[in-house]
Amino acid sequence: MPTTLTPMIQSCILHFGEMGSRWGINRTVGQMYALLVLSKEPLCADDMTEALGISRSNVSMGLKELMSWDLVKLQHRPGERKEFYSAPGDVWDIAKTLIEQRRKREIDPTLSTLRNLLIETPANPDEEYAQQRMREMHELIEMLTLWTQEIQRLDSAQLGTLLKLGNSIGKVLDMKDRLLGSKK
Amino acid sequence: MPTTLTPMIQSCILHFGEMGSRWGINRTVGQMYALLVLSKEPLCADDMTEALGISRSNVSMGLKELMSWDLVKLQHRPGERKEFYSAPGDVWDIAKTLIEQRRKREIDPTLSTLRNLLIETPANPDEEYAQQRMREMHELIEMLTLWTQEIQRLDSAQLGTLLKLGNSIGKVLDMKDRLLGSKK
DNA sequence: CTGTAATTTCAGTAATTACTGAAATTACAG
DNA sequence: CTGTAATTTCAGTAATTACTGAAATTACAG
Repeated sequence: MPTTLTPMIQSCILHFGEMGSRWGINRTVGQMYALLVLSKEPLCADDMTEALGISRSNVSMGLKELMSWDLVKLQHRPGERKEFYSAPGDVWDIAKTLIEQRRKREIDPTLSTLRNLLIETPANPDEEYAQQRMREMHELIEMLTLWTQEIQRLDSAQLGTLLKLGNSIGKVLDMKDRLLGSKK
Repeated sequence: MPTTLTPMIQSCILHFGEMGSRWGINRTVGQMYALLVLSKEPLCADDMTEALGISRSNVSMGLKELMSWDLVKLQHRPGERKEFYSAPGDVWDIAKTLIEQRRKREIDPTLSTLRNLLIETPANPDEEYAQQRMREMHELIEMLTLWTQEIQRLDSAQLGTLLKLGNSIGKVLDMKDRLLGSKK
């Protein structure tokens, strides 16, 4: 945990800060997380304050947010009040958590909203058409979600095997197509 | 294109506006797109101004943004200056465009940033560790991207077949595992 | 239980982003 | 080519979000 970050680490942190701000996450939270991911040792709030040049209270709020996303682990050291934070050691675990949390916060409410609107009886042709669109969206989202859930089941070792396999995923899909040939 | 939207359509538009604002998209752009998706007929800018109760200039900027994402089609009517806009008729096309665009805007720059940082020679153990993390991230992101690209190749009919198939995707993955048995 | 080192909260402010209305530009019917 | 109906641009302002520093709270070493 260097007082001043090296340019290399700095650039990476800045990039993820920038990226974070394009998502719902604000810049400093993105930076904080990048910092944690890139650090071998757990960091305390003051380390982050110093490394990123932001206020202590901002770090506290950011940490709270990261905790609510379940993206950081909290560690205590015996005989010290201070709390230390770290990111999971496996990037695939991080990604799985991110996917999972976004599903909970964005996909699930959307599906539920759509379902509620689909129950209603259309009052006119416009509503009928709109409902049809909603039905298609609902179906698609549900399917894609299901898909990612399957992938999330894999552990990083299995994922690694698939990676080595390269893009023959296409072949597997083809194979599946052949299995379902009759349908086509 | 009703002057006043029905409650059902209204709720859906509001929901997607809200969701949009959690992503990079601002609320009104999200609403505009929901409105377009739910309308059978193409709409002109004034229709949207009226339906959403926002200023004409705001609609113009939103439309510009949606065009830059390649999410809307522009239509002219013979003998009229006015321009009409519509969303693709197939929700899977919409999703594919979204995925594609996000990849271009977020994933590709991230991969390139990571690659650049990975070229550098680590100056100390901290950098060495950080680079290792970056390498893992790069690998993971690249793989997931590849995966989604494979899926994007499918047309909506093929996707439909998979949908009917339910979650036996797991089975296919298992099957693949067996095919690669030796690796394990 | 007490003192203190740490964290959290929160009101105030800074920074950013969204939106509007007026002016400028564009596109085309005639 | 001209007039006008449309779109776009843009400076100004409103609304939102991010951040800070001081005060309050919490947790624990002693």
